[in-house]
Amino acid sequence: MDNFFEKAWEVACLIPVGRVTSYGAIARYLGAVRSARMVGWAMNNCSAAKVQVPAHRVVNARGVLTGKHHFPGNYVMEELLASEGVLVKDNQIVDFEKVFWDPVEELGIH
DNA sequence: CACATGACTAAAT
DNA sequence: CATTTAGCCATGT
Repeated sequence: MDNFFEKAWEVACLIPVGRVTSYGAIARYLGAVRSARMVGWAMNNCSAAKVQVPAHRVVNARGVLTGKHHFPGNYVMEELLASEGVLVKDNQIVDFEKVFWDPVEELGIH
């Protein structure tokens, strides 16, 4: 249970401020190309993470904030992202391609 | 092993 | 744009 989730959280924590990535990208980096759903699930359990996980920087393949409603509350993804320099419009990240951060590219391919 | 879950993804309707 | 179908996969029962 911890292994996959921890890795997902780990990658999420590596996302630079002002950048975002997708569930699929993280899954791909972890070697589980088709496990985007697990990544999303890991984000769901990010409450169980030992450290804070910037799940708001993780969106779906199109840059859409699919999981915004699953956040603890208080501030929503859009505001968190906006405070980091990532603009969001209608659940859609603006200039997604420009702020997209691919762990495989940035951290290197295993 | 079978079955249910889920913050995914892609394609089709 | 909303909904459906279907593939995919780790985890828990």
